[in-house]
Amino acid sequence: MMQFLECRQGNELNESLSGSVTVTLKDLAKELGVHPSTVSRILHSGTEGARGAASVATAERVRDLARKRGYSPDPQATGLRTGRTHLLGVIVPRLSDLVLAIMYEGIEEAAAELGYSTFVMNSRDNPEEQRRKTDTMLARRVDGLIIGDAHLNSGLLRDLTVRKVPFVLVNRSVPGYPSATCDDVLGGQLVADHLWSEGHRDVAVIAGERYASTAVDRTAGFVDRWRFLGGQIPPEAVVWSHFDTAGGREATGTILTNCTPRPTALFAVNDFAAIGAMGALRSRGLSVGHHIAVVGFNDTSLASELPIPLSSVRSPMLDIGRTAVQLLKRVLDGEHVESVKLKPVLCVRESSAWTETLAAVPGPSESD
Amino acid sequence: MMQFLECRQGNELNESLSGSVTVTLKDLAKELGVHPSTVSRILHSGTEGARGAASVATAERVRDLARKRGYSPDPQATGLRTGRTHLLGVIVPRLSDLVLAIMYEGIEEAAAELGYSTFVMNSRDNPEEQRRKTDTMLARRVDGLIIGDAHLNSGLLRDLTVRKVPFVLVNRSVPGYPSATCDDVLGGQLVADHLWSEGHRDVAVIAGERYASTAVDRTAGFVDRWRFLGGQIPPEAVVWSHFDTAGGREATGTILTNCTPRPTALFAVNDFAAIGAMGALRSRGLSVGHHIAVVGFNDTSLASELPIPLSSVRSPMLDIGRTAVQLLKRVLDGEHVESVKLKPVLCVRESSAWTETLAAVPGPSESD
DNA sequence: ACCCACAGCACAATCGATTGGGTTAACCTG
DNA sequence: CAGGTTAACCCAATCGATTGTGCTGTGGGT
Repeated sequence: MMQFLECRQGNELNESLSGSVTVTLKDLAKELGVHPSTVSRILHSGTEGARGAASVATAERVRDLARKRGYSPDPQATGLRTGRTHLLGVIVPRLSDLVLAIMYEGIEEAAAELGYSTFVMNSRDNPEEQRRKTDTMLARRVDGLIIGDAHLNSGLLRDLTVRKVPFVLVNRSVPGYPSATCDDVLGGQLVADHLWSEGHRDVAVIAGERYASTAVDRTAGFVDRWRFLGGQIPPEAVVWSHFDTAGGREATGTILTNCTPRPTALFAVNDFAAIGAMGALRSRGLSVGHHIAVVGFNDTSLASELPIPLSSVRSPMLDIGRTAVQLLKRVLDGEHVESVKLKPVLCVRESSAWTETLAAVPGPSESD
Repeated sequence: MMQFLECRQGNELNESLSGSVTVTLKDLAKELGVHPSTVSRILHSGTEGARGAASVATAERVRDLARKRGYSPDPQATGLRTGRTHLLGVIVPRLSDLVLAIMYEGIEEAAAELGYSTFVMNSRDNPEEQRRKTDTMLARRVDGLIIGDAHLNSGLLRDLTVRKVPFVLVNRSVPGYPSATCDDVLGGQLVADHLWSEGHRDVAVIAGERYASTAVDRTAGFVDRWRFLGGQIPPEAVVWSHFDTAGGREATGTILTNCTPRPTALFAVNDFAAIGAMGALRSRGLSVGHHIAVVGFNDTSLASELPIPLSSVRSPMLDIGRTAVQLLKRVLDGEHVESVKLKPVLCVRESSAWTETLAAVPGPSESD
């Protein structure tokens, strides 16, 4: 009877106060009449048994009370003692870039599954900010970094290596460092094969930023494959640009001015640049999918939803993010890891299909 | 001479080891022959003076060495002692939603300026996940929460209040809780005024999710204003939907089926739904901007870049994020705060301008 | 000359969890 | 039954920073 009453009291306390009062190891220990270290050991060893630390009965009592009181260990304290924070830092050019946002979703998911939490910061692809944000994350004592904005010629990665900071790259690769990326060279090849087989012979590339491996590799994959197929690409048909719509618009203008004969197909290494290109073409009276083909890259959710659906190379962005976390985990465990390149798939739509309209591939959802 | 040599040594050590060896307060204290507590007090009181804690000379020596050694306090230790982590939790439906991604950029910036770091998690608008993610953040001992996915009828907010968790809402509001949002009612009114003055009399609304204040308020603002202007909106002309392109497509189908006479204008409470609507209209042979006007909401970067540029209500997403942080800061300081509604602006483009084409308003940039 | 105030520090407890090393008593073994 | 083993715990140091309190010497006031 008394037991029952006590039990109810305990529950009510729990209901009304949980969260506002944080319960510590010591609290549990005191209530059970054991030492905090005992509680710690019990709560630590997996459920499998008290492994010499405590009797089964005690372990049971401890675990029950911990559950009832809603105990959750203080990460600050744990981190202080163990030296590991279970925090990962993620640096991206900008989260408002759909591509990185989705990779980050994958990162966050996979990290949570491993018991890690993640910080994200935007570097805007600015080297100074990259350093600053990196320092901020290290000041937070993250266990490791996932870098999504690596520049091909940056000294930052070397510095991090010297400082023995565990990190992996995601999205963009840099030779000599572990990364999880799309197989961008293959992606470029897929586009070359597609356009060649559609009968195009005069093409141009909106190549993106020179410092990004995504841009360089996709362009190289395309150009090399094109030449392998017997095609020609004059220097003026490869235009480096920004990744956004404005960049695509501008590059398209340059191409239309400099290339003769006018290309019958454009490959933009990024969907947004492709959208900008479509706008530029339209405003010059060229009908995309009729006068000129356009292919983008990443197959972001918009590609399939545009009035003229955009052909695009679909890259497994979510998996790339997840893979990056798994790589980093292994680095943290002291393993040596190799880079991973995930396979892309070409989605052909009206913007580059002369004859037939393929079923639109649906994109992800929004939620405002 | 000796001093010079020692100095050089110190610098070299600093250069080669900084980061890989973490320097603590005790290290600094030992090297200077003072007590750690003294170092702490000096490094704490703003540069203005050692306020009774140490002599100006000592303060100078301490600060110099701290800089030279690259000292940065361990947040785990500080957090443990002070009980405050300088961590903020941010919960959004999904970061791959451009709207939330940009708000989060504002949040991150403003938080960093105040010395806070932020976690983000995606709840996918799923109540169960909302609770889980909230608990995860609290287990991390965040100082406060910024909630971007609040549901109008959710009990979660009440629970958080009971548990005395400091939080503010962003993006969506719920009566009784402090929030930073766009003035969505006003946004809806702007659209009503615009379409009315363009001569439309038969309109329909793609209203979004019932649980989101953004959807409810924008719809209410539009409908109320429309009626105030003398217009009529039959029940079947307001269709609740998902926020994504598929939702917009589906809702458009419903509208075209059920509404007679066929509306000459559609207001979608979200750009993505508007894009879906445009697709649905096009596939039925209706020309947007000619046969039927479409207006979206948020003015995401795509609106201005679409082949038929989309009229949209521009909401100050970055500022909304920044405002949320400032609100939360004040809540953390124990102040009582009121909700803030930021003013939106209507951007009229071809999709709803019968006569003239306005200059396209450029959108933000991408960086892949 | 005496006392007080105050500048300038040092000491030690504390936050919550972890962990290497005891300690006790029961139990087993030869 | 002595000696050893082991199960089941307890103790105390430790991680790095913060903070209330205590101590010492010097200078000024009367």
